[in-house]
Amino acid sequence: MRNAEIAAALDELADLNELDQAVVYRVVAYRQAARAVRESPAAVEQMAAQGRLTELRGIGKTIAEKIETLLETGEIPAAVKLKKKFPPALVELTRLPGLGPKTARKIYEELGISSAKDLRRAAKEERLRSVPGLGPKVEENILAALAVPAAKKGSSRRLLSHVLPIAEEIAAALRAHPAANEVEIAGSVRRMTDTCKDIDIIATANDPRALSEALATLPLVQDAATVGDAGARVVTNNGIAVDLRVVSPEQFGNVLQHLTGSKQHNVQLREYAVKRGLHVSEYGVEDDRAGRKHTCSSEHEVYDLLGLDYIEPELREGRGELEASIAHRLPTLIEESDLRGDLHCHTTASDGRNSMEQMAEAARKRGYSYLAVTDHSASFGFGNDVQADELLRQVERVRELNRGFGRFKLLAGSEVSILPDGSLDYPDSVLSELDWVNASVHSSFRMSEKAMTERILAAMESPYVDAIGHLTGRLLLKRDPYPLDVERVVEGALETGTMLEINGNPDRRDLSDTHARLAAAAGVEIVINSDAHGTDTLRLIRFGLATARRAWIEPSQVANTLPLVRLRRLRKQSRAAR
DNA sequence: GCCGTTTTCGGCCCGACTGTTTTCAGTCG
Repeated sequence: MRNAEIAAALDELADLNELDQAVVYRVVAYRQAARAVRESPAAVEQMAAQGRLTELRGIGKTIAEKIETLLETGEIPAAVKLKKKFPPALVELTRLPGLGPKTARKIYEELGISSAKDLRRAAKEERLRSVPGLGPKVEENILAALAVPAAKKGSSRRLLSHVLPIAEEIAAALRAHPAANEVEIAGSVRRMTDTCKDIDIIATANDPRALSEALATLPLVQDAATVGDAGARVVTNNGIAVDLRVVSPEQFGNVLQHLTGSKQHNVQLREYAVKRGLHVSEYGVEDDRAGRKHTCSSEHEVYDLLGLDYIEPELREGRGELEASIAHRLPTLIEESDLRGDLHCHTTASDGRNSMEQMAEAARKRGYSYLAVTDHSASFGFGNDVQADELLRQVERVRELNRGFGRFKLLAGSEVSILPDGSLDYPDSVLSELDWVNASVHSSFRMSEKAMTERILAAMESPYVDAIGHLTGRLLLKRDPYPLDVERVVEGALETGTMLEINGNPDRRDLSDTHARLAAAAGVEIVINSDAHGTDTLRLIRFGLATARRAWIEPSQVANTLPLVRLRRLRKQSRAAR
């Protein structure tokens, strides 16, 4: 059973308990356990088999037993029992916006309604208002919620790469406005999550209303819902909601911290503060003993007041950053300037848009000292493959070009496909001629977890494979990762000296942040690559860097922060020769 | 139901908004 399924079962158990009016802390505990399972980089089923479930924060003895029973029998007895008490559709109703468990239960008990169909009819017939505490407005809201088409409810999330440039454009425009003082992006965009729902911007201004109006009149803004002294709420032409909050300079730090989140981080921060007699909110930090509220003009002050080291936004996910901050053990996160090269890109030889020469020139302009050209291998397909003889000619061409370059070097490489049986798409005689080999899965995704894991482990056994590209094959918002035992792959990478790539293509970001953290912490060499298909997409490396930072990764854990000579020494081929 | 630099028992984040209330419960972020 996959982590997502176990997490869903725990969330359902939480919903059922909420309907049953269990103490809220039990419900919260199930939800937290669900989250811990969902975010676990390791396969929870395996952890259960090893009796390691309680290592996950939020899972104690009782929930561990429930998960074990779930894995053995396919069910959690407590959930089975509650499902007899409440019809399954009732749980669905609590997911309607504005309709929580308390209201749903009341409606069920008073009117016997447990389905969306019955609920709609009752609302239309104005029967809901007979339930104590409900009135005509509730009927109206329920009808509105039921009218939202299913397609609109689910994934209103978008890729960071779609949202970030718009957020930055807006922030730049606001900064340039004479009414503006400080302007910062907040929310998930600032934390550089894989996907985002909307854009939050916090500002201080000498004329708040003028700044709000400036946002409302930007060309990329379509609708301005509200515009006032406290800020503005608008929607861009491509449908992204933007929330501007204009606050007083004294509170800028508090509000920025609050609205950067994540929710989980803030909850943990506040719980920690309470133990020290402090109460954190977006308005300030209240001190029980002194009986006064401190406001903070900067985020650093907020963390300072709590006695914490400053926590970078990318780390604020409630994944141990608070404990690390308390212990002064936060990582020094990698930055763009730490990278000396890019080890994954394509040219017109496969499916890229620019020549090798153009890619080299663009890489040089970025300040890199090396770039590996890694076109697709012989059987990639779509006519975009590079046959062995062509690849060997490319190697020669690289050697020629390098004579003309100064310090900068092109590396002759390949993104060689890992075939279903774990073999590689070129013979060793060809691979051994290359300066850099990425091996990636591009076909037969629908294998069992065991087979896929063995396939990749086999590829790592090759002395010519330097790194595995986009390990799990996921495409954000489009395609789930194929089943894979990532912990086993990490072990294999360590055993064979194979590096693992964080692919910066914003549709992939694969390794994910949690997998990358697992791998790097285990000691696997990480490479961060753009997978650029043109000179204009080398910059997508920033999304790979964002994932690396969210994975707590320091420069020393990343192979392409090294000068070329040292990178070469890390390759299996040169290690074997030593 | 979890968890421990005040605790193995007694705590468990903070505030806004809404709709129904006449002082607040439910829901949301």
